[in-house]
Amino acid sequence: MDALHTLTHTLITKMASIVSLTAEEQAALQRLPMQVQTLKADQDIVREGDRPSRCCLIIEGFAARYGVTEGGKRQIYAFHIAGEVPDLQSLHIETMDHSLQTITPCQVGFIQHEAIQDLCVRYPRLAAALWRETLIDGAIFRAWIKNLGQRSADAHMAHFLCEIMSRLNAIGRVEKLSCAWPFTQSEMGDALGLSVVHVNRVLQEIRGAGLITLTRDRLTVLDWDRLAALGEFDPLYLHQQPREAA
Amino acid sequence: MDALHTLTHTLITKMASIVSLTAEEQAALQRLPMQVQTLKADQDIVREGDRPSRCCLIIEGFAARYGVTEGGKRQIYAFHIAGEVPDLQSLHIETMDHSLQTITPCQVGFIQHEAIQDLCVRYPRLAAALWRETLIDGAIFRAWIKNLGQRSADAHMAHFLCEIMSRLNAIGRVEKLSCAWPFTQSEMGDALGLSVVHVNRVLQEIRGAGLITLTRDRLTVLDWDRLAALGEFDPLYLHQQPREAA
DNA sequence: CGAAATCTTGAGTATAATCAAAAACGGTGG
DNA sequence: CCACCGTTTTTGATTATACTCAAGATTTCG
Repeated sequence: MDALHTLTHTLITKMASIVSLTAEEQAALQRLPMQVQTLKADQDIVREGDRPSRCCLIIEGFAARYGVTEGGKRQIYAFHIAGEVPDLQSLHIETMDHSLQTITPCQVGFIQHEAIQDLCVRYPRLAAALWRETLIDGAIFRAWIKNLGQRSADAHMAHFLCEIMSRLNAIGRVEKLSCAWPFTQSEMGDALGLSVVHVNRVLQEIRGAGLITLTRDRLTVLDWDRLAALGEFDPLYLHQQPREAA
Repeated sequence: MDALHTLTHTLITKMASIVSLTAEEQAALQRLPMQVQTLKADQDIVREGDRPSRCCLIIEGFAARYGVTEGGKRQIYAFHIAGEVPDLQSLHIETMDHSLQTITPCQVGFIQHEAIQDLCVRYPRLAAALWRETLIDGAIFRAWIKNLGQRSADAHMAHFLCEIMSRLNAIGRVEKLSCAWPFTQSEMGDALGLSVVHVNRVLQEIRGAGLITLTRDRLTVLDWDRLAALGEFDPLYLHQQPREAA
């Protein structure tokens, strides 16, 4: 009971950051039946073509949504962090048009579609909050499109670094402009549409300019303002609740 | 009354293609108060930073959503056709993080957020259908990300041509693999992240290969299979109702 | 400790951007 | 109907950004 509470807590915190929950709504969320599972890194959770009957809440760890071209090249569409439900869309779109996998070891909770549907009919405010989440997803996609279409590799990278740190900050995972960094350069390349080699060179440039420190598992931003300026990063599109800047 | 019926008809047709409407739901849609307006080409409908109190249904014409970089470069995120509501997201996200403009002269209908909210609470199936629309929006964004990140300019262009024609086909605007084409090469460039010059060269290549005929205002596909193969076009992501292929 | 994955560096290449200017087109007003 | 203007399309030449290939260094993990 206590353990379960800790688990659903991830979701409640998230929802509470969107709408202020009534006691009843919070209780309904807590009652959501969830099957918890621990996954290794680089494991597919759902695949293109699947017709899932449940959604997946990330309790701990990082995940990525991606698609593959006929030539075998992978494009990552989004990274997901604790508290997010990366495949909420499967609630209303039967067939998956892309895949979802873990990036790090993850603890995930699976919730049956029916249970969420029930919740949505009974609590329209929760439905709206979930809908809103998927809309913010869309906003992030648009930001990525702008990065891919119009910005140079270094600006794109700077924007990406800012986005991840902002989102981690929103769930309290940033301390003194420093956060966990789970991505390999190859994964960053697949996300930014750049070759590994170029990712490496761009990162060295940004490091050399004194903007960041980046090791295999930790990112520290040394000069947020200049990094944000380089990436033209305006966090509006994340539509986060007010909280002091990262 | 008759004229109004014709107007809301666009929306009803659209919704009916997603869920089979009961008489009551159809009546509710028909009752939606809508302020109809005719707009010239290249007019902003909503702008980044706005906090709209209504959504915009495209009754006739083409529109585009876009953002602008600090350097003044425009990235188009999506094109919208008759029957679509390009700013549905404003229902749940207060501040616009991008702009919406007409591409051609348009007839649009504005519907107050409240009216849609009411509809959603009263008819959960309609709410789900609208939510689904925004999710398909997201699916199209992902397809664009894949195009931008992983495909060559000619494959990207081929995919784009296929997407537009497929979507027009779904609303019955394609006849013998031929449809209206409202986009300038400059607009295509802003959408595909290519310079106008390169758009021009890529189009000539695709024309030269005998895949399409493209004039200022009409696209005709001469060899759908080869065009789709070039663009690796798989219409799954559009999640359209079954209808014979374009 | 050893194997595999990841990161780094160098050299040559390709794709697409930029710059510049001419040709074609579309709409307007005389 | 035609002349004119602005926009759009087209062509050519040059440049830049990022890719590919290849190989060595380093880190991670079993």
